[in-house]
Parts: sequence; structure tokens; C-alpha cells
Amino acid sequence: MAERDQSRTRILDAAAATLRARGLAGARLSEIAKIAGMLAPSLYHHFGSKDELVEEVMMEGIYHNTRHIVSHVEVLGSGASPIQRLETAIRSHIDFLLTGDDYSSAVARVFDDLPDDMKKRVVAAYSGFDNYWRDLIVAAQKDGSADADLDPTVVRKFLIAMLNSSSSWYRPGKLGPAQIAEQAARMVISGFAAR
Amino acid sequence: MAERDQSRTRILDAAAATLRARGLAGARLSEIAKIAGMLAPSLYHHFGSKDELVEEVMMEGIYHNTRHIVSHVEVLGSGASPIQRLETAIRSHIDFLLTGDDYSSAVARVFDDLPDDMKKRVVAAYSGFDNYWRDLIVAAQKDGSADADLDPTVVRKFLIAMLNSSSSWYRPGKLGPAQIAEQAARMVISGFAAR
DNA sequence: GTCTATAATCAGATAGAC
DNA sequence: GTCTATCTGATTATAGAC
Repeated sequence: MAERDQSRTRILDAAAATLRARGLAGARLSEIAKIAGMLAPSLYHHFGSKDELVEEVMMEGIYHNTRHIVSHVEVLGSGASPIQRLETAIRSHIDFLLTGDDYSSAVARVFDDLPDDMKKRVVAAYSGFDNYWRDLIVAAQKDGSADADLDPTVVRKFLIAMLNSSSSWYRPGKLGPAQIAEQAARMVISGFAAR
Repeated sequence: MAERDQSRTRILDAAAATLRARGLAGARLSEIAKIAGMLAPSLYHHFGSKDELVEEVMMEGIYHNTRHIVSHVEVLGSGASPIQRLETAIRSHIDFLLTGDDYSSAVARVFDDLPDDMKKRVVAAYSGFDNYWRDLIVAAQKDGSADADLDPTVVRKFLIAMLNSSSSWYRPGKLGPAQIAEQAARMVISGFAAR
């Protein structure tokens, strides 16, 4: 990797960590620069503006997250049931968020606050991710293994909001990422009521 | 109500609407003042600072929301099962958010971005709300009607995050607040998988 | 109790040396 | 490619007239 790319990567990493921790307005260029080992004006050699930097973090986050989930689900092979595939996606998403991917956590944290024009582009980039979840949900319904009276879009919105929230309240303790993921999968698929 | 209280209330309403729509950093005192029918410096006659105003909106939001949910649940009377009570709380919470309470939506939107010291106080005020949900959850588990292997705290966090998210993605359309609430209750209690 | 005018602060962004 | 110095613009907050 070229030196230039190393600096870019360090800046992006620093921006993702800062956005995750402080939100959009709270993330100062001076802090991002400090973590990346430079001063704020130096960032402008690599990025045109704060917005440009933020947007690249969003795009990376979405890309990383999608790839991570898809690769875990697809490893199951064609023998897996739709519900098994959905369960794997849920576990994989939580694990990704809680095991420290700053990029996807940054997306979860700042998405609502993005300026409208950037949000449009980020939503467009998100569509692959959304569609993937939607397909998992619809497949389980077509298969007869899931409740067909639930609206797939509503299920997806609720599900992703619930999973994403974990990055804001999770603290290492009694329950680790795997246990949280287990709880999420159980709650979503089987529901809270006893069978 | 005294004139002074009227102005205060107008300002609080305007702040809640603006916080809900624009987030913490995006909510400008000039916009809040304009909605309240005055100019920004006039706000300082009623509130000491932006933070003070924001904190009062948070406290009102939590108070409104808790009262709304509790009153709907308690109306069920002592004959209702724990699951019925939980279902009522879910429906009531969604309905409250989507039928336009700016205060509780503002809490959902800006909570993560609050400055640390204010957040501590807001969390403390939230404890009554959290405990009420927790009691609903634990009661259903003790009763044997809910999955006792789920951690009550994790269930509560996931549940509230999921319900709160609706205020950011809901738009009046095919499904109204009551239908969204119905979907949420069904998804949480029965789960996504077919029985 | 609200206004006009203005101060104080702060963060993003630019210019230009090295 | 990073620095120091500076500018710009926006926003909270204050002073004091009315």
C-alpha cells in the first residue's frame, strides 16, 4: 500500500472511531487529526471537507457490514433453511457491531443526523444491505416457516433498529457479544412469549 | 395559566418539535424562537441556556411517555395477563410516538448526543420508565407465559430501541400507527417464525 | 417581556511557508 | 505532506433600550 493510502486509512479509521464515540456534530476535525497523528489542516490534503470524510466513512461502513453478513450467510450453503440463514445474519450483524467495527457503529450512530443530500446517497448505498435483509425475510415467509402476516419492510426496520441499538448500550460484562447475539436471534425468531 | 407559563409552554413545544426534526446540534435557538413567535435572545428571559431548555424537554418527554403508557396499561385492571399488559404497553408506546408527541420523539432522537452530565440526570429520570417495562417483562416470565431464558434487561433494551425507531422511519401511508403497533406487538410477542 | 446590537466562542476551511 | 497563522461563518449568549 502506498504511503498516501496509509494516511488516508489512518484518517478514516480515526474518523470512524470519533463519529462512533461522539456523533456527527461532536466529532471535531481536530480530534480526528490528533488520533491520526497530525493537525487538522493536514486532513485537507486527503479530503476536501468534513462532509466528504464523513461520507466515505458511511460508505465504508455499509460496505464492510454487508460483506461481513453476506459472507457468513453464504457459507451456510444451499442446504440451510431461510430461518437458519436469517439467524446467522442476526448473529453476524451483532457480532460485527460489538466486536468493534467502528465504521458500522458510526453509521448506526450518525445516520439520522446526516445532511439531507448526503443521506440520500447513503440511503442509496444502503439499498443492497436492505435488500439482502428483505430477501432473507421474504424467503422465510414464502417457505412457510415465518409469519406471513408481518410486513417485510416493517420487520426489517424494526429488526435493524433493534440490532443497531446494541452498539450504543452494550458494555463488556456478564453477557458477551455472542450471548447478546443469541438473545437477539431467539427474541426475533421465537418471540418473547413461551411456546 | 399565567402568561409567563404560556410563553414557557410555547417555547418548550417549539423546542421539542425542533429537536425531534433536527437533532441536538441541528436545533437552533433562532428556529425555536421563531416557532414560538419571538427572537432568539428573548428565550433567555425564560431559560438560562440552550442546555437548560433541552433538559426540560427531555424531562417532559419522559414524564409524558411514562404516564401515557402506565395509564393505558393500568386501565386493563387486575384481570389482565402479563402478556396482555405488555402488549398494551407496546401498542401504547408506538401510538404515542407516531401520533405526534414531539417530546417523546425528541428524547428518542437526541438522547445519545446529550452532554454527559445532562445524560446522567436524564437517565436517572428514565429509571421509572425503564423499571415499569422491566416489571412487565419479568411478570410475564414469572408467570410462565414468556421465555425465561431471555435476559430481561436485554429484552427491554432491544424492545425500546425497536419501538423508538419507528418515529424516525414512519411516514403516514399504507400502514397507520395502529397497524405498525400491531406489527410490533405481534413480532415481539409471537416472534417472526411461524407457529 | 421582547427587541436591537453586539460580544464571545468555536469549528471548519484556506493560504502559504517549509 | 504537514505545519503555523489566519479567515469565515455560524451560533450561543449578553447588554441595554423600549
